[in-house]
Amino acid sequence: MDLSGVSNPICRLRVAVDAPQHSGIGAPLDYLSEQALPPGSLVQVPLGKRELTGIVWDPLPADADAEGQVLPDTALRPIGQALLELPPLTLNWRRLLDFAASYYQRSVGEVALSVLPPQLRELDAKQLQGRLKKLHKWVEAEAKDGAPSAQRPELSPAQAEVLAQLDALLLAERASDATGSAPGPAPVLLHGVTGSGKTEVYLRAAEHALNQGRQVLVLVPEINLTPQLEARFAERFQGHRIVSLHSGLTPAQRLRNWLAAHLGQAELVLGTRLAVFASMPRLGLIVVDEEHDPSYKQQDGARYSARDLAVYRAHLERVPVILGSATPSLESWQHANTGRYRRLALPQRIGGGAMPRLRIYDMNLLPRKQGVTTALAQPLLAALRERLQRGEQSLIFLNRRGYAPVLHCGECGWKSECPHCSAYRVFHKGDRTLRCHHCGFSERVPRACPDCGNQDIAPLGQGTERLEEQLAAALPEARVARIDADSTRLKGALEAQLGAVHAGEVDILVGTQMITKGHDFRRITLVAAVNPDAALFSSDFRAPERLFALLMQAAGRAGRDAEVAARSEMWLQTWHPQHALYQSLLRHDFEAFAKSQLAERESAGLPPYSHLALLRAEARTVEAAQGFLEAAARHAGTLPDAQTVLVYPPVPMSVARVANVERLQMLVESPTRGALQRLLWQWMPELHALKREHKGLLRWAVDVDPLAI
DNA sequence: AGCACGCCGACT
DNA sequence: GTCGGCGTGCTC
Repeated sequence: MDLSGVSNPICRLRVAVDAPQHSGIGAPLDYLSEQALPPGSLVQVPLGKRELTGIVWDPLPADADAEGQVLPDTALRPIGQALLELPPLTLNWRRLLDFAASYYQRSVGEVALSVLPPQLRELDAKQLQGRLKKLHKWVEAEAKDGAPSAQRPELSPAQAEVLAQLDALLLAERASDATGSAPGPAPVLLHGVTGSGKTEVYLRAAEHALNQGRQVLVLVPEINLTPQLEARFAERFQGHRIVSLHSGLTPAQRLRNWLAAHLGQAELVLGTRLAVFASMPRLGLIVVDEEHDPSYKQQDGARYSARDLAVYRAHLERVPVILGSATPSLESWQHANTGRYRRLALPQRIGGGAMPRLRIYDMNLLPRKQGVTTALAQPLLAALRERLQRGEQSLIFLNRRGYAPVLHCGECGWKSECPHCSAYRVFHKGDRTLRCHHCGFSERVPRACPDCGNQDIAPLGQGTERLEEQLAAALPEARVARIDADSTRLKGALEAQLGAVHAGEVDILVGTQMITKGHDFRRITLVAAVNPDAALFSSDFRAPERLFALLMQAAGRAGRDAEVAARSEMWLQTWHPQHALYQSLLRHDFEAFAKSQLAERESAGLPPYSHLALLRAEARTVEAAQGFLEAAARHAGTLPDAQTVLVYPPVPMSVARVANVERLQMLVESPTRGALQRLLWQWMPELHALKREHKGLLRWAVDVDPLAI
């Protein structure tokens, strides 16, 4: 369009709006405007009877063949108010969103609007002005002078080496940048065990970027982990403004922090996966801590991987990205093997502390009584007693909340199935309920078997509640605390419980994987995993990788102080002591584990040696969901990439029915990303059409790079 | 997703 | 005669 034409001051704007993709609106919509607003501006636009906030998107390139029909000007509606006070979102931000939307098969509008602070959408120009004024006041009140940073600890030789290599990488990059065609610095995979000082490397790298007047983005997997990391960064960079960005903030805080980043006033942004989309006009470094963590993958809506998008964003911005982990994802590990990523290692714990000694206890040695009634073997209890006598703390990890996963009638065989899901309801003794962890259905625990009236119904298996009870019985003098999703439901409960542990008011801490992440317990010298075996035989091909990471992370909780490291132990109770995974863990040998896993993946044609997507369908009946998927599969067979991309038959999901909805999925496997993307693109319009034909279908969704299949 | 329009059952 | 059930279809 020609904006210089004075004869017609009306121009066309493409605006991305939050119209869900199944509405058929995939691309930004055209509107009329009397003003040529720059792309990235926020505007109110009418859509049907509604007035929505949209983002002015980039005009289509002139050479784009008119895909879809171009509407005549007369069919277009004028835009509403524009939020001119807000600087436009940058080209690179829009490119990141274009990429994310197309890669994960969603509309740009949906993704772009969903990653803005929700409050920003509600505001009109006037209200926004108010917020900006408030922000400026806040900024002035907390004036940051950019003063020299606080005292820094001396680097270990390994840290110094890693930082030197980072520097070299940046220098090489700058040299090649002169040619103008530089791809940006290679992503760095920082492999270092818990306590090896990865955070100090992040801090130094951040300092480097800050000194150049750039902004730094740090991603963590969980909200719980932001406060302590924020404290660490705040302490180091006292002269710099640091904000967090995650879904736990109040709407007002989230808007304020987002604006601070967008206006360049916040120099450090720390957040969970949604923060990967933070608007940061002077971005100079991205850090992804615990890059292997599954929480980086969004599980609904646009199913993006914040880690992968962080790598893409760094590439767009030509800035370094550091992926840190003690147990890198096999995808990242493989990228490092092929040289796409640069691997840097911190092989030792700081201060010469060793990782805790691993003791594998063979559960087959348990005296055979009437089945296994306790989760705790005698030798483990003895080890706990020893810690108790020395005044040291222990941590017991069991990835199952509640008292027992199933309630069972020995008389007629009744089990506590959920009436709405294909799963058992979990027995929660605390509030005497049977609770379904999938749909939330909860009932008071029956006194007798609901089928045969037998009074003697028994819990089967172990949950954290039961473990807590058994510990209290076996070690009456111990102060036992439990941390899981149930004990931390109330706001502030987690902080309070962690505080009690740190204050030494707890001898034994029982919990789910919640306690294995991040928290730095100085006085723990014993970590035990009492029932990790289930993951060994899971049908999920990533289960071993996750288990290894989880156990390694749990082990890292023990003996972080060098003085106690020597007597720190990690106990593993298993029925399969010879399993290769445990044997690698015994030697703290991630590399051997990764190597064997990669070999298995390669022979099975699984990621990272292939690329996957899932087509999921939900319906009231299996037939409806299956009918849709089968029709979709038939159509996929007619697409040009059908020769290279494999579409497997539909199968029920591992929990096939949730809240009376049947869930099936179909695996799509491709040797290359390109072929997979092409097929998905060509498939999508037909999937929308099929949804209309298959009336019983409730929902369908595509999951690109799914974590579990 | 919203929010219409639209075409059939029990109510003041 | 009308209030309202949720099926179907559209939004630049």
